[in-house]
Amino acid sequence: MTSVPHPLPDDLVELIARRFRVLSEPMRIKLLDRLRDGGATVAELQEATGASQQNVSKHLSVLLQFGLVARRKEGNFARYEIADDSVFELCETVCGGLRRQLEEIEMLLEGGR
Amino acid sequence: MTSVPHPLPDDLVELIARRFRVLSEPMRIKLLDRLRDGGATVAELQEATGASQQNVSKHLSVLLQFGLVARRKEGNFARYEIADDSVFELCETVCGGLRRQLEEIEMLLEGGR
DNA sequence: AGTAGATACAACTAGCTAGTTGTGTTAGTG
DNA sequence: CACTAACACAACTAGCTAGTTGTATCTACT
Repeated sequence: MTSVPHPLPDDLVELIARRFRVLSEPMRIKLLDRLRDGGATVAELQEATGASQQNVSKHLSVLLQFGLVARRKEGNFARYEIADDSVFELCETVCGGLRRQLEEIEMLLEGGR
Repeated sequence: MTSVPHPLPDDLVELIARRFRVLSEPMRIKLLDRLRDGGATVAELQEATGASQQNVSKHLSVLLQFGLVARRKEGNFARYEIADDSVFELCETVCGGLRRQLEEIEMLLEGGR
């Protein structure tokens, strides 16, 4: 039971918002989703997302900066992997919320039938 | 155990990112944090956040659009309240991640001493 | 040393959006 | 019926950033 202060101090609000901002980009979600299968090089992530090398690299640097992924140099390659498993929990929770909304809409549709 | 498809289809990736985007704004986090104490009018939320009435109203409309809050008209007032409790779980998880990062840094600092 | 491949860095542009200003709209009140 | 209070809507602006283009760095290999 990790309790969070309330009301949230401004600094923490800022931190939380920043964290969410990092996850608010489809490309970064895709990268993290691919990394779920284990570490990958930039080229592999490029393949998985269909984005340009520069773009992949740029997004990875953001994820790295915020500690969501880790970088390991392997010879000429750079292997990226998930560094913070809580991102999956976050995605699960979001999906749960989406699912509930969907069910609500379905309920309304069926109720009107 | 609500499992999420993998790899995530593009549409779902987009939905998830949008959801995170909604939460990526400090003002909206503040509003939700205030609503944790129960429903509130626009004026009360304005008081709690220090923002302008128009700005509060605008952010509330975003939260409403994405189903995170609900609006109830009460005479001349509009009472907003949390409609999706999963936001708190999200914030808790984020805070947990932040806490872990902080501990890591502390470990490093102590290790160097 | 020279070359090729893998990755990172930097500058630029286009699109999005938070906040403001100004103005409706609706509901109570005398 | 004015008048006021509470809220929402619309237009505008400034700042941020995703993606691209161009280039640099770094490593392995011959």
